[in-house]
Amino acid sequence: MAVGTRDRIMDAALRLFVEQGVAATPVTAIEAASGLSPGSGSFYRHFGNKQDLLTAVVEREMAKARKDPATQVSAARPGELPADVLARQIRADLDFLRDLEPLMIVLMWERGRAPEVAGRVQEVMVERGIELGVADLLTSVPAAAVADDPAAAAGVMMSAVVGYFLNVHYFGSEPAGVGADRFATTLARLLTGR
Amino acid sequence: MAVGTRDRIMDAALRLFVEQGVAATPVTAIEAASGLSPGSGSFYRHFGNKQDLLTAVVEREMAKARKDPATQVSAARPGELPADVLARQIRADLDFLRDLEPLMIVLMWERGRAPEVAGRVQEVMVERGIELGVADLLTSVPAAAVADDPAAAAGVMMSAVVGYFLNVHYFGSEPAGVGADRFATTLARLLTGR
DNA sequence: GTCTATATTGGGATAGAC
DNA sequence: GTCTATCCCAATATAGAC
Repeated sequence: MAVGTRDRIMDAALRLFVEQGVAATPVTAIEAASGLSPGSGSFYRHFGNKQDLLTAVVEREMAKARKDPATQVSAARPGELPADVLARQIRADLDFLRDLEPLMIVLMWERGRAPEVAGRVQEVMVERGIELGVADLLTSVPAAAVADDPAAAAGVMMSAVVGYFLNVHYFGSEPAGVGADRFATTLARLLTGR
Repeated sequence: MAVGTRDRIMDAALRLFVEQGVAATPVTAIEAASGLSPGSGSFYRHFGNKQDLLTAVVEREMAKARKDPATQVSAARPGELPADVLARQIRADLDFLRDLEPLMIVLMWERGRAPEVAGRVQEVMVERGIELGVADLLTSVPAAAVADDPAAAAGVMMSAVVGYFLNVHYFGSEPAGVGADRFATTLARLLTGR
């Protein structure tokens, strides 16, 4: 990884973009963080401009996150409780979000100026949210509130997962000191009515 | 409202900051949007620099949100079900977040460069979350998952509310098409085990 | 493929007339 | 308190030597 200068530039740029935003990160700073001489145009031997770099970084990060086996949910074991299956699901979703974390932060910053790219990420998220979490939720859960309005329960679950993730990122600490495992277990129990 | 030039500058600046971020908003653009001549330094008759303006805007918006009676929860009516009280609580929290929406967006963008200001907003949020939502939750809810780990349940509730709000903001639509009332009702029912 | 050097633009900020 | 005019610097991007 990060063998060539092009990759080093992408690594350094993503880090800087996350820390201070794209607009506030000058090309000179990217050069310096990539081991190039700041102010030299050496950056431009690798990318046409900062926008091209952003596009390339987005492509690379999304490809990485989709391939990562750690964010795939393993199949339910026979006899496993619905609450436990759901808790594993939720932890996998949090892992998936953590994989995409730098990208999400950058795109939330840049959504106004790169709407088509933000749209693609949204598709990946929604696709995953719908296909995995919601499908499991609708089939295996007997709780009254879920049965009455499964779509709303799915919305609550997705909101809670995304909200937990963003709480941790933006405030730098877990909400009410609750770690990922406790969060996943409690949310799963609430959804399954146990 | 917005009688003097100073107020018009703050209104215009907040709008532009939300749309494109602080770093990407030149003072020239703020002048233009405030009815001043762009490029003239007239802005500097009212604020020392852009950072001073940001600070003033944050102060003003936080003072407004704290005073707004629409975001205060009315007392529980006698005989009202815990789930209904909690649902009203959740709707009030969403109103509170919507009141603070522009400020939150700007501060999430700027958190790296204005950490002390972001810290103050966090305090207000946490204070409100703890004092209102969590206190009610702990006292009035008999659900097993809540009784077993009240702090985790409170974390789930806060995460869900914040996540719902941010989903709506960033993706421009309600998660799974679920509106605020349905969301609040479902989350309250899940938490109260009804 | 990186360097030094530089042209050029855009935005931050000030001076002084009105 | 707003204007015109201007200074200054930071950032984008290019040219050409090595």
